[in-house]
Amino acid sequence: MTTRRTEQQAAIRRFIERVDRPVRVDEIQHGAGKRVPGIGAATVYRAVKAGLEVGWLVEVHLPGERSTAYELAGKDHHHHFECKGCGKVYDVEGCPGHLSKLIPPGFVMEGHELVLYGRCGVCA
Amino acid sequence: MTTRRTEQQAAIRRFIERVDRPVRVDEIQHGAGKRVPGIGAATVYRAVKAGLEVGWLVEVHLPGERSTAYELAGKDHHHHFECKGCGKVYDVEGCPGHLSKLIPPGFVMEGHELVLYGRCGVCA
DNA sequence: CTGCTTGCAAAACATTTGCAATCCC
DNA sequence: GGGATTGCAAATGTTTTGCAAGCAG
Repeated sequence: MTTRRTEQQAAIRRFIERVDRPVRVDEIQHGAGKRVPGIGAATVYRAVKAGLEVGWLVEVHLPGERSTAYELAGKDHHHHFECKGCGKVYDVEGCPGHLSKLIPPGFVMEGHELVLYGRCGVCA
Repeated sequence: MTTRRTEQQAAIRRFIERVDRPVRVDEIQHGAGKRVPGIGAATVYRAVKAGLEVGWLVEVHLPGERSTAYELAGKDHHHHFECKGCGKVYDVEGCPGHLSKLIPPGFVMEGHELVLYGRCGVCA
């Protein structure tokens, strides 16, 4: 069940580690493809799926985006800011906190996801 | 450009107004189909698209969900709670607020989306 | 060698669009 | 009647899976 050390897997992981922001599968395929030309989409999908299971990747869902993005797991708790101008997604530190007071009695909160959107410094 | 008053449109709108929670296209098709059997998926997609443009519907994106959900627009500002047990999505009132302090200087915040998740009263 | 990995092609889904028949006004 | 609306089927776009060939261990 151990993942083998292939150049495809290395290129995929390396790319995701370097960009350090949420990326979609086709971005990964392009980015990793610069080192390993001809890398298949299926390979990226499989690598991402494995990464989620092993736990070095987490999913990021962005409003208005049809496809899921992924980024490195294990970072400090943070959220995301999506620029409506250029489409890039930035990590934002900090968290409003005290969210469990929003839910009805009897409910149990296990986590939350927050996406801010607007214009980044360049597009504003 | 005015939308005509057909029984399909009425059934779709009626269903969405009654459930009063985010629903996906296939749910709408089933729900509206009880009143207008044989209603096509394309009709629902077209109705939803028109609803977004006219502004009586808003999109809701849920983490882990493949397809987009929709709910009535014009409600008070609120967020969502997704139960990991039964999969239902509930509206939650209130909002943490003061979120613009989280973003970097120079950025302009236009809005935000927050999804809480955990277990509802029944599944806890 | 053994069997996990890969790329390709086909399959499985979600959503959109073309089109002829139908319904609203 | 004229044009918007509908259901079906075909077209898109995305993610998954089957499979034979290729590599890692």
